[in-house]
Amino acid sequence: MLKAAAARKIEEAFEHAGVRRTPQRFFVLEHLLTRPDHATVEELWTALNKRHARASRATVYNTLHALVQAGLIREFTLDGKAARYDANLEQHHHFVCDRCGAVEDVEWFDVPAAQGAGNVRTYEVILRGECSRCR
Amino acid sequence: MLKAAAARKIEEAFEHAGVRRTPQRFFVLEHLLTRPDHATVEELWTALNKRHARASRATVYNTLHALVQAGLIREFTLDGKAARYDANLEQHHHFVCDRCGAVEDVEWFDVPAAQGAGNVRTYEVILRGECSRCR
DNA sequence: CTTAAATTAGAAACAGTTCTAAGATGGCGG
DNA sequence: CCGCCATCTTAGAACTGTTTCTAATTTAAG
Repeated sequence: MLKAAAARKIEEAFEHAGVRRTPQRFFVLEHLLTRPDHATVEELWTALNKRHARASRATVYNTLHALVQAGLIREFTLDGKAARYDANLEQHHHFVCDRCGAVEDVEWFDVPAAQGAGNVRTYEVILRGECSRCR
Repeated sequence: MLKAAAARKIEEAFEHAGVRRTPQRFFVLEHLLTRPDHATVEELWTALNKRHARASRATVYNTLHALVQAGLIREFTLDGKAARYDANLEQHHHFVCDRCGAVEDVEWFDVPAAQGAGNVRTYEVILRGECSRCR
């Protein structure tokens, strides 16, 4: 996809969701859409400051909350303490690296055994091992 | 199982693991063994204080670390921030209640699709829905 | 232009966990 | 049964990392 086209998509997403478009918000959403690394606030803030020197943490939090409310991204927590954000809205599982803690998406597959167990609304498989980079 | 017999089991576990037996440690392990509620430190501390008025949080932490090291319990974190402790050492999955946050064990079942995906060492299914109590 | 809404820096709140120094105690050897 | 001493417990302060708040300033968009 051309870069300009991707940018257009992001703008449309903002417009459609009724969220005001600011450079900071654009950057955050773009980062989440182009990198599947499930960034934490800390990571996004650091990345943002490489371009936008002097961004406030509060802005990152505000932006993420706005994007979650608009349904453009999802928040989740895994093991640790810091919330992580995911722009992949498709159903999927997660792979967590034992060594570096990186989180990768794993394409969805059904787990028939999971459905049977009572009042299950959703489920997810957490896979653990060493990621390709750490090996 | 008779209560006395259960108590004997716990004492044997301490002895075998070379962990000194104290009333606080006994209580914590007993609590984890008899209730499958995956208590947090906060919960254990509250429960402990109902009997042992004036127990220190540090003791709960020390005890849990000692029990983990001895291999008598396992630590894990789910969503939130606080660590949870589990005396069920068998492999199993977890069911989390959307409403009250309770965590229940779910008997193990294999997920063949999970094994295939790369360098997976372990995996676990997290099921979500409403627990029987909340319905 | 106007104005409601967003951004900023930094302080403050918050939760979970660890640390400290003083006092208590389990379990062994005698 | 007794005393010793390494180990454990205690209370509360301190620490760590995450998130929210504040009040002043800037900015997007009609």
